[in-house]
Amino acid sequence: MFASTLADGSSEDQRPENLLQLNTSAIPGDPLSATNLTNLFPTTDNNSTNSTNQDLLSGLDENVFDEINLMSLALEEGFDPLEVSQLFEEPDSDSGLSLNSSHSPTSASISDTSSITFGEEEGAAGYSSDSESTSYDGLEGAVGGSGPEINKFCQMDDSSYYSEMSLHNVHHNHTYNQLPNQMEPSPEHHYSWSVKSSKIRSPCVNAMDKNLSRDERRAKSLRIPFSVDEIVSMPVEMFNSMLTKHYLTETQVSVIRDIRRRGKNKVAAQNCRKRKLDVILNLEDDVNQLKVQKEKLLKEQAQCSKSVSHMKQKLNDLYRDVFNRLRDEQGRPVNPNQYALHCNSDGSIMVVPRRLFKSEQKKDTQKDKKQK
DNA sequence: GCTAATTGTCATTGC
DNA sequence: TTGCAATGACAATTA
Repeated sequence: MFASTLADGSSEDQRPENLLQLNTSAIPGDPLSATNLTNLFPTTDNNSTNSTNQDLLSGLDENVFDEINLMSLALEEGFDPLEVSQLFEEPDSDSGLSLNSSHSPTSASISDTSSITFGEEEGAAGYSSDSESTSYDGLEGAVGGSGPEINKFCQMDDSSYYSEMSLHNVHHNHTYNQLPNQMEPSPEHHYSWSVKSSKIRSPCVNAMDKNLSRDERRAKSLRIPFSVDEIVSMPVEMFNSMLTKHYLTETQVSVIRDIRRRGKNKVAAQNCRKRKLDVILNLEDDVNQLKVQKEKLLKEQAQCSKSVSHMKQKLNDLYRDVFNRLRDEQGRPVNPNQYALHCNSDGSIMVVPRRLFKSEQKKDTQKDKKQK
């Protein structure tokens, strides 16, 4: 890690500002003094010094390495002295949103290729969502977010590097996902777009960063040495120990907690919506099943009604047939309006006068009522 | 340009 | 009390 970091940093060896800033942010009393740090950065012919430096570093404690990791990250990803100075000089800033670089004494030195300063990073101080996205979108091209791509892929010289940094800082325009080269240069941006525009390779920078989420850009811009995925998905214990073990500024800790909270909530919201959708789908299934069941029951009911009416019809026919055959003692046909067939419990059938039949029926119903 | 769907975020609540 | 998941509400973005 260290060797590769130092090797990557070799392209940065012509940036006196960077070295100066790193020197100023070295931990007081740390074995890695400003001088040592300066020596850490390889020059073009420092293959031999690399190994020496690694030997030197082998005895350092973890915190020092963490500190250096942040710095090496900065080197690796296009070091911005302004931001690193803020990381170490503004421990009280809230959630990394005090990124207004105009407060940094280094901003003037950085922007000496033009009169533009990082102070034009508008909206960076607040903590509303709007100002947040504004500031980080601005940072996207200005700091770590685009650094490695510039270094590794764009191969620009230092002057264009700084111009690019300045341009991106000036040029956040609140048109999300729009590449700077797709924008029409406005009058107030005339200067920035006229400066060395032929050397600017914004698509190279933005193409790499535009796929990053806001939190990823935040983490990158604050040099947080963990991925958003790691921050969100690591267990609580590991997360807490990570916060305590690593040398992190309050800003970084605050942003890390924000990232974790939002990441967790994002997942929770996704799960919640998935569950809600499942519930809706299940309810729709239930509705469909109940509809099918209802249809089935209605068919069954129709079938039953049909068979009942059929049986009634047969019973009437039978009744009529029986009475047609019945004869009284004088051999006369029995009037079905005056007599009725009564079925006893033992299965025997009697011909009963209807008036008696009705009075018995009344008695029976009265008995039933009393019993109830 | 309008609209519906999707997604991220915040605030709140309950465990 | 604190942390966290669940969820409603809202806004921004996307299709």
